[in-house]
Amino acid sequence: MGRAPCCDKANVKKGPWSPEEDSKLKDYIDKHGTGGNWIALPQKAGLKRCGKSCRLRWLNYLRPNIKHGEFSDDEDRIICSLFASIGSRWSIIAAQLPGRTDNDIKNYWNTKLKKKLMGVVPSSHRKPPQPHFPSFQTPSSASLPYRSCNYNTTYYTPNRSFTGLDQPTSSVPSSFLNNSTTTTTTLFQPQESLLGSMQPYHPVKDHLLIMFGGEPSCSSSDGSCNQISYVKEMEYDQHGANNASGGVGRNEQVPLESYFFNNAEENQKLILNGSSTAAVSNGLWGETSIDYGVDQDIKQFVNNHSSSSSSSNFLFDENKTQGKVMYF
DNA sequence: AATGTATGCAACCGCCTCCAG
DNA sequence: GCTGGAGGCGGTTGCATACAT
Repeated sequence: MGRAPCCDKANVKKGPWSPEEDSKLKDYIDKHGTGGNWIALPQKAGLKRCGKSCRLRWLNYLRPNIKHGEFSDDEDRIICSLFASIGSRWSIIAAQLPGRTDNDIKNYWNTKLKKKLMGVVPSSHRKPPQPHFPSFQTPSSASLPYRSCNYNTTYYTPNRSFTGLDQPTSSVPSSFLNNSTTTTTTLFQPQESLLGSMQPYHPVKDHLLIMFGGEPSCSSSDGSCNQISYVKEMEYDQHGANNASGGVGRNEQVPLESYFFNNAEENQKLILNGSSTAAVSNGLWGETSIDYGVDQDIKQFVNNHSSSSSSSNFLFDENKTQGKVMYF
């Protein structure tokens, strides 16, 4: 039994929105709000559109404070870092980028950032995973031909290694913490151990918990951002993280792996539990992927570190029930 | 100038989750 | 506990434009 359509598709206009439609929708919402019922809204607003279409139009285009145009370097970094951490949870990523919508970010990733990353991964990388990723190299040693994700600032501590044993300090990109316009720096909690932490997940109760969300910086397409909340105890010492960064200046190249040094989360995502299999097979890091593109490279990168993992302190809600990401 | 190809973006589709009844 | 409607989300498509030949 299929479910009933959300609207009468025969009497619903599709395709690009006209200025008149935009105006109608905006005027109506300005006066009455969404009323909490998108399905009924188009009729009330005098629009021959599906409620979902109205919602999308409003959230992605008409909503106030929507930012269009070029993504900044900071935004690039945030997107890349979050993608490495949580995958294609665009709404969550959008929540960290004020004014950006999940659709925007998704498009930006698919059309630009992904290609940048592919550019940064030379063909020589497209081979079976190396048994060992080198420690982060100084920028001068990075011979990558492409400055992926606008590596204007560092995401790593020069002395960092993937063992995660040599640096007690944060793996939080210091520049991100310093430069990001978001107010959610606690998002990136120190995850030093994550870099090497690959172990079947088991609950850790006596560690701090953090969940994304609840920030006014929300820009997810639903505009609600109520999926996320923060645990205050995990107050992050930005200054400490900053100092720990060791200072790789802007405009210096950083290897791909450094960009994704937070990727242990994804790593864990793959092994947390049985349901993670779905995530693996859903195409994001598909094992059978023919396209040895950046996803595969990222995946390889993740896999490369699985063997040296020692502990897990990141829990991802793979069921996508609340878009929650939890650190332990 | 005409045609083909690549790119970017808005919008749609369909599945999933939530929640009220 | 079950059911169905609505909202939310990620993947995909289609079109307009830019660029190359």
